[in-house]
Amino acid sequence: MTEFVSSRRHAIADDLRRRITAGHLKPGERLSSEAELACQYMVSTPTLRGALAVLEREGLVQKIQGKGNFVRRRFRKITYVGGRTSLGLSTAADTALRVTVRKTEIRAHGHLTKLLGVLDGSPLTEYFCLSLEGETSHSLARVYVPRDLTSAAGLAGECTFEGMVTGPTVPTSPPVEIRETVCARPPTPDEASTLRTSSAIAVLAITRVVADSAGRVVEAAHLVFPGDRIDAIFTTHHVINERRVQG
Amino acid sequence: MTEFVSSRRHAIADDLRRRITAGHLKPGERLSSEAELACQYMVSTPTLRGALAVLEREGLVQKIQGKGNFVRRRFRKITYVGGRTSLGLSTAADTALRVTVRKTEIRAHGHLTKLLGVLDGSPLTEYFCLSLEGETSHSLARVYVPRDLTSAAGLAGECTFEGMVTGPTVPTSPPVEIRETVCARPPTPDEASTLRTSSAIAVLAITRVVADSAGRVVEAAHLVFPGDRIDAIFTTHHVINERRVQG
DNA sequence: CAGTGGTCTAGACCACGCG
DNA sequence: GCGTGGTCTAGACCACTGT
Repeated sequence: MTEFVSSRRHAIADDLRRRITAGHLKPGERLSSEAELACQYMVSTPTLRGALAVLEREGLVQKIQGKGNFVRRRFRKITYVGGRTSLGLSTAADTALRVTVRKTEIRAHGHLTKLLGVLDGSPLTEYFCLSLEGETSHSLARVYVPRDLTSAAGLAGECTFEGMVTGPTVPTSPPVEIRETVCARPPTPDEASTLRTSSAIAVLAITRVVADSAGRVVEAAHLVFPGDRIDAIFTTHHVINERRVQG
Repeated sequence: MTEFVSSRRHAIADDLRRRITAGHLKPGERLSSEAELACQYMVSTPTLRGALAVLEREGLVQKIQGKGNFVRRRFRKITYVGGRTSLGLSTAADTALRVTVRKTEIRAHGHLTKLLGVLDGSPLTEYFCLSLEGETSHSLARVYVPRDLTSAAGLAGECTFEGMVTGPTVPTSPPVEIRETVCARPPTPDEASTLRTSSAIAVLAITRVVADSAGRVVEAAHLVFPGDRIDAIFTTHHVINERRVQG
């Protein structure tokens, strides 16, 4: 199954990819200017830009306007661990992780009412969490908690991001069921700029709904990660006689 | 946060997107030719193609060479249910689902040895499952089972795709732990052509490792889905006193 | 200011699908 | 053969980044 590369841009992309993965071009290094590269490969600039677009989608190259094209530094380092009420993140090296948390009081509307199972307009607390690792993006989380549960759980004043990242969000009423829906899609323009990622790179979006023993939804969260940096891990344990095989 | 659309291609993409989602352009319908559209919007053809590329990444438009651009028919219909040894798929309407299963005897190499915890070169059975729904892609699965377990589980002769889709793969030794790693990435050229999807659309890739009570890996699987059609759902149940909070 | 990428133009030729 | 999209060219102008 040898690869016949018909188009020039793929041929160029393959060549540059080889140079990057082989280490001839090191992480963080700047590539020659597009005009230079186009000259080297004897193609027009649009063609060369097509090649770079391929590598950009793969997360190998990062374009910075006015500066140049760079070999992307970190690659595939974030791990999201499913089945937890915390943010569930663990980075290889937690150095230089800047996290911003913004707490807002809002009212349920649209999708949120269905997710949380509350009435339209009922009060919610929104935690908007953005974490950046150095220059590049890391994660974006929007967590919604019904207002009554917020105070009941004593969460109001202590939403430090350390708590969001490492600890459980609702410690008093233990969650029973966590349902996480995962999809891959292009980022919205907002998400692309907030995460400082290219709109060409897909994001991994996770919608997490946490219910307590009474079946009440105690938390709904929209989590967005740059697709080229995230791995989400879900572990399911089965007991010997399992009874839940609902189709 | 009103959206100011600076580039023409995004303005055109937004306009076409509105027409599609509003129903003025119906699913399956063919758009005007690129030359015509370029004329209507008073832009050059490359610019218009840029707009179509945006919609293609979003899965709204499908380009077919020599025929035209079409509004994509189905959208977001497949659901992958995690935590099962079956393929875990459930489609809204299971009509016209064509599945191809190819069984091959191979030997462990590369990543597979680590995933399965076997020695390099040890015999494996590979099940290559491709399912298509009508014209569009559905899913691609590569399932690897150690040879000795294959015969032990009595799987060899009965790998019908119905069994793969609906039933458990290894019924005799009940699996204890299923670990699923999810990531979003652009498809490989192979995957794009096999799934008949555009290489511009990201895929949702799931690597599933199933271990039995003895900790032996009884199955490893690479699952690939077109990102614009799949939702993966993972449900985690917690008992009242949980003890696993490892960082 | 010079250099860079971001966007766009107005063509060209080729490969595919269909009649 | 004809219309379609796929690819490519050789420029142009603008916006951003640094000095």
